[in-house]
Amino acid sequence: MRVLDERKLDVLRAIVEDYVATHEPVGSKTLVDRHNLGVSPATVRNDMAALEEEGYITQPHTSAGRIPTDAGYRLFVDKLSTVKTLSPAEKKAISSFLAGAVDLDDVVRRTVRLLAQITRQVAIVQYPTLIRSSVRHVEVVTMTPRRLLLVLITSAGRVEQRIVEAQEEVDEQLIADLRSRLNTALTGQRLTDAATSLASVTETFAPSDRPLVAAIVTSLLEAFTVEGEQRIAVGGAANLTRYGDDFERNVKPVLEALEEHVILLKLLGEATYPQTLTVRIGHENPYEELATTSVVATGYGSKSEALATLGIVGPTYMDYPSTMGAVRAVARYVSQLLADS
Amino acid sequence: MRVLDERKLDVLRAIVEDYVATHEPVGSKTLVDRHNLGVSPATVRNDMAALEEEGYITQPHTSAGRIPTDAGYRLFVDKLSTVKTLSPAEKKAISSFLAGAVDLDDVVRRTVRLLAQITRQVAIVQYPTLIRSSVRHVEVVTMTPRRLLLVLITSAGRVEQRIVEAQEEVDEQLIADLRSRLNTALTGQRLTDAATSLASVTETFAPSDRPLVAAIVTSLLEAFTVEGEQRIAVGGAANLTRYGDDFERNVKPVLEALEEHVILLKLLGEATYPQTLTVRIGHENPYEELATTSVVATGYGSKSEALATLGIVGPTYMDYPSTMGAVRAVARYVSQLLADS
DNA sequence: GACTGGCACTCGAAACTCAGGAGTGCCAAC
DNA sequence: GTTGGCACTCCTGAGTTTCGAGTGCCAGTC
Repeated sequence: MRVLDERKLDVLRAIVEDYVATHEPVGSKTLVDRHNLGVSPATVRNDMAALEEEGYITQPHTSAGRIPTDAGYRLFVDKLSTVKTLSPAEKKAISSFLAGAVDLDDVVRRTVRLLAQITRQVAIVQYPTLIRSSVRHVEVVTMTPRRLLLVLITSAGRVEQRIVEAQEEVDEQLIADLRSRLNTALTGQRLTDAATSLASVTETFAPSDRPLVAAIVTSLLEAFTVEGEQRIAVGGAANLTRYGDDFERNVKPVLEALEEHVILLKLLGEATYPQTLTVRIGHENPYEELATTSVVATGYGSKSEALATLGIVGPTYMDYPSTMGAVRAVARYVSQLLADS
Repeated sequence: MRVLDERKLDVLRAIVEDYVATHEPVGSKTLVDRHNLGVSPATVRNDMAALEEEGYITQPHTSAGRIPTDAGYRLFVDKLSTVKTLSPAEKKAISSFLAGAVDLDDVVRRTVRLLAQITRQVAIVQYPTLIRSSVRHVEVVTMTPRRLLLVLITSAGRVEQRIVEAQEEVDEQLIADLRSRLNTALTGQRLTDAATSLASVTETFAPSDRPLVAAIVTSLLEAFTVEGEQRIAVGGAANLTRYGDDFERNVKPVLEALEEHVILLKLLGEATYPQTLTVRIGHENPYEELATTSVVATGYGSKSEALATLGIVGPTYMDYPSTMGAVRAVARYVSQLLADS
C-alpha cells in the first residue's frame, strides 16, 4: 500500500510536469515514455483512475488524457515539489538590476519589470505601505499665492504629494512658520501616531489662520492613511501573449483584472510574513473570473514585518517550482534593498 | 466629372463608416441599402472599382466586399470627416473627474483612465516634460547618516526624487548649508539653465566637501535632464479584449509595444502644438509591428507650448471622428488644469 | 495480489466535401 | 452616365468521414 501510494504520487507529479510543459492532456503511454516510472502504461492507467477518483486529475472528455485539477496542483505544490532556487548568475542579475534604482518609485518599477521578465508572467507589486514607516520630513511649497504643494517624505523613502488650495493669498511668513512647526511636531513620528500630533499643531495657530491650517492638516491626514496604501504597479502584460490560444479564459479576464487595482489588491492578499509564499490556485483565489488563474505572492519588507506584497498572476498550468523560486528571490532582494535605507 | 468625384467620395465615406461599425467587408448592395446614395448597386460598383484602382479600398479576396486601405482612412480623416465634439454632459464629466486630482501623478493617472474609458482604446499619457518648467524648490533630506534623499519640485508640480549615497557620514550642518545654497542658486531657474548655475554652486564649497557636493550635483543634473522625460502612463489594456477575434494582429503587438516605453514615446511622436491632432494610420506609424494599428495623439500643456503628448492606440478600423474628438477634449481639459497651477 | 498485454470502444481533431450566398465584373440597354 | 441582368468566384458553415490517442476492462503471468 505504501509503495503504491508513492507511485501514485509520482504519477501525479509526472502528469503535472508534463501538462505544464505541453499544455496538452497527458495519456498513460506518453507518460511512461517520458518519465521512467518502471511500470507499464496499464499500471499507470490504474493509478490514474484512482487519482481521478480522488479528485486530483480529470479528463476534458472521455478518451482523452488527464489534466490536473486545482486540487492536483495544490497537492503538487504542497507535497510533491520543492521551490526551485535560482542560479548564482540569476541572483547576481537580480541584485545588480535592482541596485541601479535611483529612488523608491524606481525600485518598484524595476521590481515589476524584473519579476515579469524572470517568471514570464504578469507581475504585480504593491508599493510599501505607509503604516510602519515614520515621517522623515514635511515640506510646504508655494506654487502660486493661493496654491500650496505639500510633500511628505517617509522613512521608507516614499514621497507623497498633495496640492492644497487656499481660500485667500497665503503669507510667505506663515508658510515658513507652518513648515517648521509641522516638522517639529511630526518628524520621527510613526504615521499612525502622526494623526494625533497633527491635532495639537492646529491649536497653536491664531484663529485667523485656522482655515488654511485645517485644509493642510486634512490633506496630510489623507496622505497618512488609506490613499497611499492602494498604489500598485503592474507589468509584463505582454506575457499574456503566450496564452493566445485560450484568449477568452486566460487573457481577457486577466487584462480586465489588471485595470482594477482594487481587485489586484485582493488577489495579492494580506501582506504575509516576508519569505512566506502564498499560492492561490484557480478557484482558490477570491475573484471568480480568474478561476483558471493562479497567484503566487509573498510579502516583502524587513525581516520581521511585511511592508507590502508582490507576486505574479498566471494560468493554473504554470511552472510552480520555478515561479515560486523567482518570486521568493525577488522579494528577498527587494527587502534587502529597502532594509538598507 | 465633379459630380462623379463627389459621389465617389461619398461612397468611400460610407465604406469607412460601415466597416468601422461592422468590421466586415462591405459590398455594393448593403451599401446602397444602408446609406441613401440615390444610385443603384451597379453604379456603386463602378465607383468602387475606381476607388480600388486609386488605392483607397481593397478586397480581402475576390468576390468579397471592400475594406478601406490606410490611404482610404487617411483620405477619410483628412477630407471626409469632421472631428466630433463631445456632448455637454461628457465635457462636464471630464472636467469634474479631472478636477478631483490631488497631485500631478494623480492628474496623469486620471487622464489615462479617462481617455481609455471614453475612447474605449488603449490610452497613453506622457508626463509633462521638465524642459519648460523651472525649479520651485530643492529639498535635501537625511535618510541615514550616509544616505540622502534629494527632492526636486518643479513649477509644473512634478516631484522628482533621487537617492544619493555619500562616501562618509554627512554633517547635518553641511546639509542645511547645502539646502539653502542650492535653493538660492536654483529656485526660479528654468531647468535648462539650472545646469550652469549648479556648476557655480559647487565652487563655493570647501574642497573637503566637494565629493559629496559633486555626487549631489550629478544626481540633480540627472533629474533635470533626460530621465524624467521618458515617464509614461498607460491604461485601458482591457479594451484590447474587444479585438479578441484578431488576436495575433491587433492584440499581441499592442501588448508588446505597451511594455516598451521607448516605443510608445516614438509612437506618440514629438509633442505637437496643443490642439493639433496627429493621426498616424497603420503603416504610417514608426513601428512596423503595429501596421494594423493607428495612433491618435496630441500635445497638451499651455496654449502656446506643448508640455507633453497624450493619445490612444487602436486598430486602424476605429471611429476616427469620435476618437479624435475625445482625445482633443481630454487634452484641452488637462491643459487647462495644468495651466491653472 | 499486483502488474501486464491485449482488445474493443470512445470521441475529439483534422481533413474533406458540398451547397449557399454575397459579391464581383462585364455587357447590353436605357 | 446609369442600370438590370448574368455568369463567375470563392468564402463560410454545415455535415461527413477518417484517424488515432487514449481509455477501461479482462484474462493471464509472476
